[in-house]
Amino acid sequence: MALFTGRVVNKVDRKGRVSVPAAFRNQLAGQSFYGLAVYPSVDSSPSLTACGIDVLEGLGDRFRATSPFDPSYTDARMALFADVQQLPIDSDGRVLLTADLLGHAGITTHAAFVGMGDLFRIWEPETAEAALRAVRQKSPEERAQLQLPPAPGSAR
Amino acid sequence: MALFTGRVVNKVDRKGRVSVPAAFRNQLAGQSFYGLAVYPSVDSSPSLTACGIDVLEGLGDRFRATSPFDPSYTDARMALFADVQQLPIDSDGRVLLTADLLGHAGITTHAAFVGMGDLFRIWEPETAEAALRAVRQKSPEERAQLQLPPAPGSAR
DNA sequence: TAACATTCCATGAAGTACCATGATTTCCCA
DNA sequence: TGGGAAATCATGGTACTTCATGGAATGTTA
Repeated sequence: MALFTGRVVNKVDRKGRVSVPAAFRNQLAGQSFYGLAVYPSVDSSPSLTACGIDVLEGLGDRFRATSPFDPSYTDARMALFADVQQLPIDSDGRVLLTADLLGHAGITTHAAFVGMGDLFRIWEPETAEAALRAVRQKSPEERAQLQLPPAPGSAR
Repeated sequence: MALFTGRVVNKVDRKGRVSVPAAFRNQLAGQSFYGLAVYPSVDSSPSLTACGIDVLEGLGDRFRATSPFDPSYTDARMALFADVQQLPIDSDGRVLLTADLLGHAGITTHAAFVGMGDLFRIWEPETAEAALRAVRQKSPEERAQLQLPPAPGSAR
């Protein structure tokens, strides 16, 4: 199962192509679709969130259990999947980020890939650093809840 | 489950390679990824904290149960995974410490591996000794509160 | 056929695997 | 229990592969 960690900044060429970091590609190998599922995200600042297709497939399974005619789920279906793009990884390990994805995240010449476990994000590098600084500068009390747990089995 | 104990100082060659102590390697054998999960740490003084991939996988599983669209977990995801590097152990039992990891910990020619149970730390040797001295020199009252054993040589 | 998109190839840099050596340590057997 | 053989460990160097990146060539669409 994919586990994305670390941070890598790669160049975006003038066609919008970026190398997906090799470590990330390895995590995606062997899935039903060799590529990224990407959607625009906004928290403190805009970025792109990406994951392997397996994560989306897992979400799809939840809906499969419901009736396709049940109107109470149609909104959720749209909200979840309408903005997700599937970008294939080419033979050189690159993806082509569309103009609106680049625009949303404010990416121009460089893109920062930031691991987040089963997901990762793609940022404009400066924006990524700012967001990371903000997280790191949380109070010790807040951070304590985010720290690595001391040992498996001692879950709180 | 891994249990890292003891202290070992090994040499760092000019490419940044260090032998992981054999005793530590044995603790890591048989995991899904044969290598270290390393991240920069700061307490009294900077060092690197390392553990087996199983610790990260445990964390990843917790997040997998949550929705990738849920914004309430994005900070935690970043804080936990963005600074972690996965360093494979080569066929000779070495890892390659990146320049920024070495820089963060102030490691130049030698690295001290210090067992901490399910984790261990990698220090610049002098810094490690200083940190250990500081811990040992805590007063008996403080030590009792931390549930530490009595300081060596303090028996009467 | 022009504009665009996609695939293919080339290259320097960086990372990884491989091999060799001396020093310990462990093991085994007399 | 002592000593020698074998295995393991830490460490250095070299060769090879992969990675990131640019550009060229091919294919597609209007």
